[in-house]
Amino acid sequence: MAGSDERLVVATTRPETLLGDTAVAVNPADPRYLHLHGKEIALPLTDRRIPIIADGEAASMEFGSGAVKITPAHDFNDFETGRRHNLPRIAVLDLDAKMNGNVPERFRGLDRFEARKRILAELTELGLLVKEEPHTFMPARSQRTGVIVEPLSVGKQWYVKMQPLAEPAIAAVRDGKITFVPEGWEKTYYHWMENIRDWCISRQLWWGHRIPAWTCGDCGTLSVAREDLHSCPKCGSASLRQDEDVLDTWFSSALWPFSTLGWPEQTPDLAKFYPTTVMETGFDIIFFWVARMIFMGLHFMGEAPFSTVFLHAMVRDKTGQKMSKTKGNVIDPLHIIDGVQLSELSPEDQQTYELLFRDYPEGVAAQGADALRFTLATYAAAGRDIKLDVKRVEGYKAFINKLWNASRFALMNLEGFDGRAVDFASPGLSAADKWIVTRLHHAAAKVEASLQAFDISGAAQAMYEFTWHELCDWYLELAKPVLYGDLGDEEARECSRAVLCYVLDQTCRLLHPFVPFVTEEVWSHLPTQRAEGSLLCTSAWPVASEIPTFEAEAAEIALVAELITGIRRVRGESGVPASKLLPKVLLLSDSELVQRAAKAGAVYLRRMAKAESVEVVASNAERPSLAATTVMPLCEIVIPLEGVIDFEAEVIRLKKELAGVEVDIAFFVKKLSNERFVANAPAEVVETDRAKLRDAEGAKEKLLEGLRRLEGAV
RNA sequence: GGGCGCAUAACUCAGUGGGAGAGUGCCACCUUCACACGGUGGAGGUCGCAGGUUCAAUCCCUGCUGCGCCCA
Repeated sequence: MAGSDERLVVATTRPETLLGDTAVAVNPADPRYLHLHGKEIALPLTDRRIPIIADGEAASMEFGSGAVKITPAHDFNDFETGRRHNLPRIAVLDLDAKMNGNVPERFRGLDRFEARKRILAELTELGLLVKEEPHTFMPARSQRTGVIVEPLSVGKQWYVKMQPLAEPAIAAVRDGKITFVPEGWEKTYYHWMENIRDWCISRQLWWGHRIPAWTCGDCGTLSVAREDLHSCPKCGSASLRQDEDVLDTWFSSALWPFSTLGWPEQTPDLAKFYPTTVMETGFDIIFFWVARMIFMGLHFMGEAPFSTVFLHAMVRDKTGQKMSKTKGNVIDPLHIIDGVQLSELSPEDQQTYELLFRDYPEGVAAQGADALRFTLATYAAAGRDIKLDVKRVEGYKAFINKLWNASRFALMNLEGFDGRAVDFASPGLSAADKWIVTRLHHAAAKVEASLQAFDISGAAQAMYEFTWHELCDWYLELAKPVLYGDLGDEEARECSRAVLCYVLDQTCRLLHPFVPFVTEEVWSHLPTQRAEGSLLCTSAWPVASEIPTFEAEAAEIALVAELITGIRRVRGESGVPASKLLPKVLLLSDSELVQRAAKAGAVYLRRMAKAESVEVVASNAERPSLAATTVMPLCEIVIPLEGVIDFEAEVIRLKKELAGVEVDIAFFVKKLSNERFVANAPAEVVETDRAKLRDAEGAKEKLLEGLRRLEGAV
């Protein structure tokens, strides 16, 4: 202390900045230092005296000694503290990070780290060093060189005053003129806009749009102008020097929505394309770009540049870091598309690729552009992080392959087809034809609704489901008997060919945004009637409402599919060889739909369930004693054993099915015996559960009956 | 230090206030004339932990734990 022997202890990680200290701060509530407020202290190694200030933000009572040195010229927090207390800023470092002329002679010109050693040595000599201890902290480092960055006052910088610009920009989102998808990002936007600081637009780069400010070499006047200045507006001198700084990249980027359209000229493009509708980008640049486009657009155009901000998910590296060219952790999409051997990669890239390729010690096979694109489309709904997994790309590669092979099959069967449009009123259309068209309608509707809601993933998944599990798994199989001439006449065959062509055409269109290459190729071979040289990518997008539905026939085929699956399950679990033909299958049911389905589906059941004949009998009809049984919602499937089914396996299977039904019964009994549930839940929920309980109980009876007969017969 | 988000099947991820889903992987069978990058059938989750709201919670609320991102 000046004029006494009392000493004040402070801690620092940068001793060399001591020479630029202009105060020591203590917490105003700290009882240890109450008596020092406003006093001065001698700064060691200099002849300066600096004040002791009370500042609750700068000094924490719990941290260190409770006293902290303040270096406003070389620390961001200290800079603020200095402003609060009107402290002088003494810069002690020059642009080479060497000690400058503001420090005692003997330190001048020393590198900052050399100065640090010398200062510690001198403090030790003077007996002023209390102790040294390790302390972990994260100094700012240059992204490119890794050098520790020192905060410096480098001179004049230009700022944009943000408050007047931010307010309308906040209002535009608050009032719903701009919507964020997903909505949650609005919070991020508000948080930044509401705590906005003035925007430093000066950048010390070698290229860019130079700040339009000129200093007069004669009178020293600083002038800012729209047009380049050639003489000083004040004294007329031609000795002008333009500011060397250039504008922040984001400054020009913020003007992009209108500057690209000819602004400030009132061009036809500007009139037509400003504002636009959707801005799609990554959530990492909400501040940098999106927010700035919004306030610039509002300011210069008087209107927000877009109405929706769609923020997509982002692929990260294995440590969760954003990929960037500077960091060198970017995964090259071509390495997934064309494949890559691990040995081709540098050690650094092998690190980056570790997560991506963890299941591939050697490298990855070519996945194809369509597979990668489809994967990214399905990966995450929106706005989340993606840890890309090649296993998943492989899954979608199989899908592309499936689509390709299904298309080959279709094209083979469309040879000689005249390309006529489907006549949806034709009596030649089969139930299966009508079913797939109906399913196509629903798929298209799902795609439509998903894309409307910016649910890219939902749209892609809907098409995956339709293409593989409806078109390939069922329709192509159902169409075979007709295409091969085993079912129906020539007219029916032509109808099915028209439907096949139509459905594949529509499927290609709907998949095209996600699978551009393969669909374009397939589509080019489709025998549809169209203009010479037309491309799928410029063809009309399907409209769901223009695809007709046939719900009655669709229900029939849906039931046929359920019956086939039911019979297959029994076969599979009862050890019936896949090649074995079941002589007869009984369907016990009083449902008229079952009657129709059995009739329409006889050929399908034979072909796809390997059931020679299918007969519908009354639900209470006499059953063969040796039979396998399974219970479906509308009917009971009974398969006479007669040496075709493994008896013991069937008993085990029946017991398993029974156990499942009993779990169901217990669940609903418990739920329905809760009076408060019955009293408070919506009536339709209660009724649905009652119906489910009745069904389960009915199924249990039938299964028990089957089991009794089976066991009684032996 | 401030803010935001995520925890669901072995892995990567969807999803909803009313009995848990997909892909991959796994098991069994099938080389059937589009496809073995295939077909058929199957197994596998107390939806991070602890409270609360509700007739009912994986879903809503609070706390905790773990992980991540952004800003300073």
